[in-house]
Amino acid sequence: MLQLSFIRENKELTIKGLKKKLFKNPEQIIEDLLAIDSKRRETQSLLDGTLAKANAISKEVGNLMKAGKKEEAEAIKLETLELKGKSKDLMNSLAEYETKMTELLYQIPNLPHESVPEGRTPEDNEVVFESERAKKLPEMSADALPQWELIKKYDIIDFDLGIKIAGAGFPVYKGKGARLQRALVNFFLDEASKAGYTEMQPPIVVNEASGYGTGQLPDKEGQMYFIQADGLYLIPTAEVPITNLYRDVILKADELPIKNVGFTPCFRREAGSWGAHVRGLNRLHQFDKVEIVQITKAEDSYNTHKIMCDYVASLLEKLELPFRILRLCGGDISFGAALCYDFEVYSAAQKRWLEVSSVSNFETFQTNRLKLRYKDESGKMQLLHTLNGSALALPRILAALLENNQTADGINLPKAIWEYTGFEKI
RNA sequence: GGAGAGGUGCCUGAGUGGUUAAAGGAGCAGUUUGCUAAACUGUCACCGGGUAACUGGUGCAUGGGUUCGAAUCCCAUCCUCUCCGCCA
Repeated sequence: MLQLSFIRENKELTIKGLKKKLFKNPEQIIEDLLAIDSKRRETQSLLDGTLAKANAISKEVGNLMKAGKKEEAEAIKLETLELKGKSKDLMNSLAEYETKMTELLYQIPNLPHESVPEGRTPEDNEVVFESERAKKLPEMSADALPQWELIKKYDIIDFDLGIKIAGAGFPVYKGKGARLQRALVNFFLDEASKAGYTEMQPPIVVNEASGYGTGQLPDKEGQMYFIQADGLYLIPTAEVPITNLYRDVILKADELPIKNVGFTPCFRREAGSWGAHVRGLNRLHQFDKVEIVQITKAEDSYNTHKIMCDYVASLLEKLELPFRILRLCGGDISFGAALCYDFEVYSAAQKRWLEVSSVSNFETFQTNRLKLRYKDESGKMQLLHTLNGSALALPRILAALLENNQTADGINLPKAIWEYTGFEKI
């Protein structure tokens, strides 16, 4: 969430940013917030004074008791009665103000970076890069099959079996399909290691505090699977556990930047977002993803964002997939991100661009909730910046590989993963 | 799941109702020094007030309670460890 002190000092800037993010009526919420904030601070001062008095009396009582002056002690005990009542009232209203402020702060999204374009829908996103392969898109013959036909033809993924044992959106990968998926995961992890990321295998369930830490809660409550009996959420992305490893942590400057990579299955209820156009691998309730996460000093984060984007691009080049990079507009960018670049690969038979990665800079939005900080050179506590990106999400990569590389006698896999698959063709 | 022990700052760790988050260590900063080391000094976090020096408050797993006063006593919850049971 945004820092209260920032909002206090940059009211107009905040409102302007919220407008870009299409936040409804930002003036109102900021006014409310600041009004409560000033009441809160006033109350805090009153409470502090009252408690200071009470503390002084307690001390005095202690001294008198020690000195054996019981009557005098009893006499001043009475003075505390009024103070007690007063401080209790003040504490209650203080708690009330704090609850209200937190509620409001949780509703406010991150402010967009200045480079984020104005816009409302995905059409307003800005194409900032097209790969060489994207500039001359592959032409498929008229009988080219979309991924959902190819997986049947080669019997590598079975949706009906998944429906039988779990439900729609939980596919079963079979044979070469399973092997290809595992190969891609290993390929992505190895590449990340080479790029200096430390591999992490986190739990794939998290507690409520972690959900709040990275911003899935309370914003996206209904999108996560929830295990009632234990109060745990199935993770929608490895970002959640891996970033939360650093909740309530004060890092040392020489530990930065933190670079972690993790492979996990990801679970998304996708409540309300299923439509007729969503077929096969395009949208699933469970899918595999390799995620890279970085934690940097504030002044480094935008450079890091670029480096992470270049890294993701390098993966797509190695997989020989045509791709483009979009800078998401204010209306399309996610709640917590200040800047987000989406990577889309072209899936030639569907003739569609499929999102396979988002690389985002959250600035201090997550670290403020996480209380993830470091001490700078002058000894001051500073919030760090968090970034993450998919590198990569598996199903749509699979879809594009299948579609783009289909031939009359099989699907030719890119050279980069042969050593991982053990076969060159499906 | 059963029984027991425990949860204090970056770490170790004292503290069973009365100034204080003891004391030691690490790290960092400053002083001293030709350099390094050593020594000395400072240094927990959060919320307020103040231009600032400084200052008030809060925090001993979490939430309540008792008391003039709680790390300390009471209740509930969470977590960790040991043994037993179960188990990949």
